[in-house]
Amino acid sequence: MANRAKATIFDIAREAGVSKSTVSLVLQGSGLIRPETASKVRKAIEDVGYVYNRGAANLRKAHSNVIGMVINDLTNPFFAELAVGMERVFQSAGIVPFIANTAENPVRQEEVLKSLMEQGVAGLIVSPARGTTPGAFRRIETAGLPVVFAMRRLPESRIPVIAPDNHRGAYLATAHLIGKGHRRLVFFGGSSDLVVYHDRLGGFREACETQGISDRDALVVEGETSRRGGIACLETALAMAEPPTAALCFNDAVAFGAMLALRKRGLEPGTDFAIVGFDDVAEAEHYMPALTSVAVDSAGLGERAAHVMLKMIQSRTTRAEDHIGAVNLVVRESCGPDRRTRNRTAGSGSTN
Amino acid sequence: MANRAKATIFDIAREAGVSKSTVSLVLQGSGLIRPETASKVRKAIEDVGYVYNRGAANLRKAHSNVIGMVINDLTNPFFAELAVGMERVFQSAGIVPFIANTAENPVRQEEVLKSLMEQGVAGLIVSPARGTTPGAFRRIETAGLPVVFAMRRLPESRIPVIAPDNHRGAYLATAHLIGKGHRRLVFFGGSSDLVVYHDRLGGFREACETQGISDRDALVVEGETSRRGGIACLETALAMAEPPTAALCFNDAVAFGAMLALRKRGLEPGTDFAIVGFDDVAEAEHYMPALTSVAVDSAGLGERAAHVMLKMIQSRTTRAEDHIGAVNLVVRESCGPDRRTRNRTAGSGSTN
DNA sequence: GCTACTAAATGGAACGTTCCAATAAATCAA
DNA sequence: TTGATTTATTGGAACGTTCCATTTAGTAGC
Repeated sequence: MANRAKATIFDIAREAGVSKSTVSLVLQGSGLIRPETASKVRKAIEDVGYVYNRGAANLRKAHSNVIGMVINDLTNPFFAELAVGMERVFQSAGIVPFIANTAENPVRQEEVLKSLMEQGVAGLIVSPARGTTPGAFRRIETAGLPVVFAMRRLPESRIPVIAPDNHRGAYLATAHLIGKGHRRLVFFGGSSDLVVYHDRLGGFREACETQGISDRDALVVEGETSRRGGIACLETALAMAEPPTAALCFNDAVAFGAMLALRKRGLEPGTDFAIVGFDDVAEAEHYMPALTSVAVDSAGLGERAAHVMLKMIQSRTTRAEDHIGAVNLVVRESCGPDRRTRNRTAGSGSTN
Repeated sequence: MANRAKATIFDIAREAGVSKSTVSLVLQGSGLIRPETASKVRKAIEDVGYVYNRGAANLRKAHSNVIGMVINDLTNPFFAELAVGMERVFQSAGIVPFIANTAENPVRQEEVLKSLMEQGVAGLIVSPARGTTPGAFRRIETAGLPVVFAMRRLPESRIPVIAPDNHRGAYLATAHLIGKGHRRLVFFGGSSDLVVYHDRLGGFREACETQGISDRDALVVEGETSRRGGIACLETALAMAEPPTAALCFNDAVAFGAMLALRKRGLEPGTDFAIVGFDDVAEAEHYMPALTSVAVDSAGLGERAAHVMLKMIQSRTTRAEDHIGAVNLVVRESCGPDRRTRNRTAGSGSTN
């Protein structure tokens, strides 16, 4: 019946009339203990209101069964999904992952990583904050702790990465727009401090290049990766002397913003201006019009990252293969009908 | 230069030519150490690649500086906001909170709580999973660990609660609908295993009662608290012999679903059927039509919960006052114009 | 030169567990 | 019976820190 001071295995031992070692073995589920003894001990555990002290145990065991997940933005459902995917895997492996949010702040990230290490985690899955400095993980690497990057990678790092095929996704989406007859395209949102940005922009550019869109017709408008950023991007684009007719957006939030801004100007997304998003968050399907977007299966990537981590821990290595997840373009309504059948002169040689 | 085996304060001591006790004092920022000695030690700490072992320290200190946040559904931005609000406060208090997700699963919750306790957290902020059994927190209570419930409470529990004024929010929203001229109303979504459901439904009923809507005209359709649930609720309601003309939804997700279903039937949310949501998630503002909703400031409630927890830890008590957060109705477009001026006979005595 | 005091640094015990080597009890082979 | 083997249990040392009681060195007062 729960004393003031917390109970230890010694209290259990006294209660059950055995030694502390026996209690320890029971706690670890060892088969060496006689079943009757074990159940006697288990009863005592209940009676004294014992809670296991993992910190003390780790002092000897060196193997800690807790894994840290460091997420750059938990309020973005895209990353929340990632976390949930990982959790699913860890749960069935009997591990409780602790999630920490960095709010896209490298300083905060530093604190969080430090704290997680001090806590003695067995491994770390990280979606690094924007602007993470190259050296941020050096200390962790030299400590020999397994780390996996999810969704994002760092420019020069040797840490394994689990991420979607951003290049290919952007390529597919852009090709789709070009196939619809668009001849002047724009890439909306993001900024170059993010590796993902370069990947997606690269796919956009390659598609333009291989499908005969000149560099001058492959525009780029940087901006915040949020609804607000999308609104701003669209304003900028439409203010151009020769505005584009279609946009590939850095992510769905930007796409929603762009569609909102279109509506505000009396333009209909899809028919007047084509929009493709990236990530395919749950909301995309339910929007009006439903958003065409590149699906990346973030929960699936989370599961994959968790599996890789488990494997690394098990084989006590700090290296693993990168894994680039498949993407696919989910075509909905936000790119409207085929432009070529609708307006034969559109997009080429307009003098306006 | 980081050895294979992890460095301890003894290694630092040897490196710096002092005793382990001196190192310990430096780590704790004690003023007893001569500044030159301290900096010598700090250099050694860098050199050996030391990482503090909080588990070992807690063995003596008993004061752990980590706080657990247990969230029922991280993919719901409403709860993610709550977590982020708490984090903001803890961060400035030099505490790193660990977030764990229960995915609305009481069994998972049990595991998560156990693990957090074993880790030796200083306190717990919990948004309990649906269907949490009354005894789920008994063990934690008897351990004397401070716990705060956020957003949700348990039927008979003595644990302090930080939650929005659900009753009042529902009352305000319902009164708004009645003020618009609606005479046959419905409450959409949720189910009675949730205390919040009773609170919100209670507000709905009280408003109907005090504003002259008979019980027979205050309908209830239970359902999932998701978009899908909202769609189902609307179908059910419109299939009634005498369908309602306005709905208060359990949360915004249900409201979005209901609006979707209206559109699918060729009805316009706002003009043909009024919808009010609850929670006022970010999306509500951007929907078409923009959703009228009860704003509850979940980030603010998170901050409040964190403050209460900090206070409890500081004063080493396990009791605190409940805190009911103010709510306010954000009127947007989903309830349309005033019905009375538009259609004088609506809602009363229609024989259809 | 002595005591009294302050400031700085230190050694040892303790925290709650695990793991190894050792013991005790039970069974078996001869 | 004796010794060997197996099964069940146990004591002690170790893990990396903190904290208390001491020690050591330095300064001041007389």
